[in-house]
Amino acid sequence: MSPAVESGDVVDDVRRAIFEGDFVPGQRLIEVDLSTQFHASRASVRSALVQLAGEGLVERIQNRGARVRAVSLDEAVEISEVRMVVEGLCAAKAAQRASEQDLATLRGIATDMRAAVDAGDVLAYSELNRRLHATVRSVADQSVADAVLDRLRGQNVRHQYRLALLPGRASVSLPQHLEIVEAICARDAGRAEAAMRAHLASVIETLPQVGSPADA
Amino acid sequence: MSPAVESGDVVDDVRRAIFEGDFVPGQRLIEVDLSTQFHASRASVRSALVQLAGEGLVERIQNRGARVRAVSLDEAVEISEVRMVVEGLCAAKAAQRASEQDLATLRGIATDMRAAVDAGDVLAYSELNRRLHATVRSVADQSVADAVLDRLRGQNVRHQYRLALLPGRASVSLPQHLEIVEAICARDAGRAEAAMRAHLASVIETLPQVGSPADA
DNA sequence: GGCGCAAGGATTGTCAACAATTTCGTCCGC
DNA sequence: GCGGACGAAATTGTTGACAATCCTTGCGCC
Repeated sequence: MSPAVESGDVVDDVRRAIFEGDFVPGQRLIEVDLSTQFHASRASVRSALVQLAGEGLVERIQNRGARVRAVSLDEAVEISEVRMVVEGLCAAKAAQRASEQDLATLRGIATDMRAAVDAGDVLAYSELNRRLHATVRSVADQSVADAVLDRLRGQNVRHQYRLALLPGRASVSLPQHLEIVEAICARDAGRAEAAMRAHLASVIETLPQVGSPADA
Repeated sequence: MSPAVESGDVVDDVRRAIFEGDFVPGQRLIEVDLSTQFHASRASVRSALVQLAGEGLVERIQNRGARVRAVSLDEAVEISEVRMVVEGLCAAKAAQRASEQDLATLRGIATDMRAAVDAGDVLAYSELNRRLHATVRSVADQSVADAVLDRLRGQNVRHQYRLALLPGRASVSLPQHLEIVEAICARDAGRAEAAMRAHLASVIETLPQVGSPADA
């Protein structure tokens, strides 16, 4: 028999289950069910649900239990608007703080992005997109902004995911990504922030096209 | 004897105690002590601590308990930088969405601010400052940005508070506040965002002068 | 047939006791 | 006098049971 699992793992398990779609928005999360599913005590599950509610991933109502929170399209737009300004801040800081090594990494991602678009490899481009944003945040070295972005990304991971699959999306965002890299390499903070904001503004404009994740 | 207190109240009680300085940064928060102090069960306290850890107000270490989190000056600066861009977003949205009624409220606050500075009433000015920022956020009607700002404000409430007491601070920030109101009343989103950012940039510059709250 | 209503099941909230871990003081050997 | 091992106290983590609440189902009544 496996020993008792400490609560920290349960949070990760449930969070991953939500991310991977094992738990769909609106689905009830019943404490005893989760405790058997993840081999944890009910107290651990309970603590995990409180924590996930704080992250905005689940919704808890007094005496009625928890369910996976569904984010509406309107809310996804608001989330992306906040992301826009905060990632803009990160881009500006990155332009100020990047080492030569960092710039080389960014240029490498830019090159690979071009290649992925040429090859029509949507999946590779999507991964590079993730890496570019992650690298900018890492270079910016803003722990608070980073934490805020993590929280926000968790909430509309579903919307994000569907966006990358839109046909022709890559050819629109590629020049925006290249401009971000170029601005940072030029160490122009203002231009880097503007480029990042322009890119995410474009993402926001595209969001309604992908529709609400409910009607898949 | 008062009946058992539900956990929701404990969160508020502890949060308020931290805000009001009853619990100082670094202070250990022992579960049984809190449960007697707030007439709650240990489970409620425990749940409250998990929640507050999610809000970034307390720090919890495995098997070592919880303590009030101390935010360094560097972190306070980072928090304010994020606040700068997010409140900038709110100011821009407010400029787009404000009703005539909203504009009247803002102009009223501006008038009162001038009067408070003339009268040298620091406390009244501080309260008006709070009201101005709250009104802008309310008019912007951005629930996500609002939640982010609430979280951030909770973490450096101590730094904020000390700032208002700096002599001569009001005369510096008054024109900035007036410019924010003017820009919103002109329905100029770009100018409103720039004004809000300039104001908070000024706050950030001033932060080091107030020093770390530890050495009071 | 529709509607109020009570009983039952399902689920969450609370509590007290127990186990595990850390911390602190003490004592022994050097 | 000092460092390390031992042990007790303090504190957190976990468990199981019980109480409170909500939802469903079936019944009687209009």
